Amino acid sequence: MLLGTYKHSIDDKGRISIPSKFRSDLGERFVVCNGLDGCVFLISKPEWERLDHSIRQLSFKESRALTRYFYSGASEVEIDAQGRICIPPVLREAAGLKGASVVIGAANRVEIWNMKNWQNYSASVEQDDIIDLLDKINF
Amino acid sequence: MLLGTYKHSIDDKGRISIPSKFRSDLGERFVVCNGLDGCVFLISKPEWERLDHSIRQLSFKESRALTRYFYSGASEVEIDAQGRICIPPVLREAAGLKGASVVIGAANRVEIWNMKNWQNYSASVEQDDIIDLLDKINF
DNA sequence: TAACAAGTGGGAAAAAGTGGGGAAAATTGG
DNA sequence: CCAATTTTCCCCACTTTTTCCCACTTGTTA
Repeated sequence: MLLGTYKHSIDDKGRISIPSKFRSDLGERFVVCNGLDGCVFLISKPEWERLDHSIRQLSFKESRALTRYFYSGASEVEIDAQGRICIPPVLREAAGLKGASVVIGAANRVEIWNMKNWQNYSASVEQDDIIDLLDKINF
Repeated sequence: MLLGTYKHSIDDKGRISIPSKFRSDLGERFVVCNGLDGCVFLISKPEWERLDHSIRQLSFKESRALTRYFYSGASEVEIDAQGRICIPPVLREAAGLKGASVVIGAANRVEIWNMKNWQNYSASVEQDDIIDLLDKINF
């Protein structure tokens, strides 16, 4: 399971280290694509195939937007000898990735955030909403 | 059942001893994650899986915030030969864990508090609220 | 008071993360 | 189609963090 928060940095060449704890789950090669709320997703091959399969269940009408959103930004990447990947320029721009970044595990995917964006997002999530959700699942 | 309060300290490397009484309940490996009210949770594997399962029942819309909150703040840890675990830097920062700390058993989880925070929290809980709740459960 | 268990501190080796140079590949412009 | 520029990739070197030991202290038990 993908867990944890790691503060890493993206260098001028667009490279970022993948936390070593994530490497076994993600595999040697995996997919990087547009995420939600201004982040980038890293998805393992099996998980990507699952997503792909689900999208194909939709009608052409429904799937068009989703297809364009996910596939256009997606790219298969490989971890280099130093444990880093290179995020394609388009995705970097889309998520404002530059310098200080945060890499988080989110169960079935990894998310990369610009540090500032992550802080804003985290701060915007109300503790009360979290408690309500925990209530709902009967923690 | 997890019971009791223990005053332990977190050293400069972020390590803290797990009270020996908790070790059998928590197991060799367990999960440390963001808690509520400014503490850190320690949750046994079975208990974590229960939580994970519940979260997965939620819709994508609902689960997003909770997923990010719990999974991003979580980490699977292992007790070392000295009976200690290492709390990931992000969690330490989030809960202000440094130096004097309190480890408490709370039924299905263990909580680690910064000593000062725990004292403040304890002091802020109204006796009347406790009584109302006991009333409700017909103690 | 010896023996044991629990908790704490610190050194050293290993692993993880970061930065940068230079070769190879791709892109661009004439 | 070729040359110049840019980008990507591969490798090396350095720094920081983590992990694994070992040793000491404290408190409890026999």
